Amino acid sequence: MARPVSARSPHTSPRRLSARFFRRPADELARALLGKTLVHADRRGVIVETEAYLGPEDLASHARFGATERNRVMFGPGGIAYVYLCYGVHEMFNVVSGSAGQAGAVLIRALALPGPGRDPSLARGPGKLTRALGLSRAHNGLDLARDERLYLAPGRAVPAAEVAVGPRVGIDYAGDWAAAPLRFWVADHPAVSRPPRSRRGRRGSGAGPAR
DNA sequence: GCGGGGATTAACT
DNA sequence: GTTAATCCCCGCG
Repeated sequence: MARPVSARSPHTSPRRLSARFFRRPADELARALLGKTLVHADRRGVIVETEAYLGPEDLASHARFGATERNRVMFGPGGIAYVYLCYGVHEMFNVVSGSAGQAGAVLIRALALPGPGRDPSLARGPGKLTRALGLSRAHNGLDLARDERLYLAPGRAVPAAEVAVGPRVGIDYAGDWAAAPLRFWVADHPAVSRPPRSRRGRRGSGAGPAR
């Protein structure tokens, strides 16, 4: 049965992001996902750091190989989960961007977990947040606009002044693409990933964590 | 088939 | 700063 409809317009507060939200290029989607809530069953966290991975032209993107068994969901419509294993150890969670035929995805790199006194390090880093939310390759290919357990919910809007931009992490092999400004994060947020021992490093004029 | 290496992390020296 | 852990993708022959 239908749940009770709120007294106000049911359209002012959608429970989840719908398919059309994801139909934009990866760099735009990476920016737009900041502040949104990633939900898996009873666990959730607010996205505070993302990276955009573009199509075959992006030498850091899995799409650079063309469509393969592993990355094929990147070539499909936006809003699909792309989850893969990295270094044989860590599951990496991505949101596919764009329309079918336009390869791209957004890597979720850090979440702010709810609850006062929650250790911010638990979801700081792409490998750690999948563990915190219980995500794995079993979720690869799920439709985030329709799945009952895994989806994205609207959160607070992040003002443009609070969004920092910089190069992506861990892709030094990618030539000129290594310097592309495709990493986005909430400036000064404690859950944003950074090297374990460089927390004393100077943050050049709020440009963000040194890396 | 084989071999190199990776969108990372934690635990070393 | 350096390195192990640990799996499997991808290119090549």
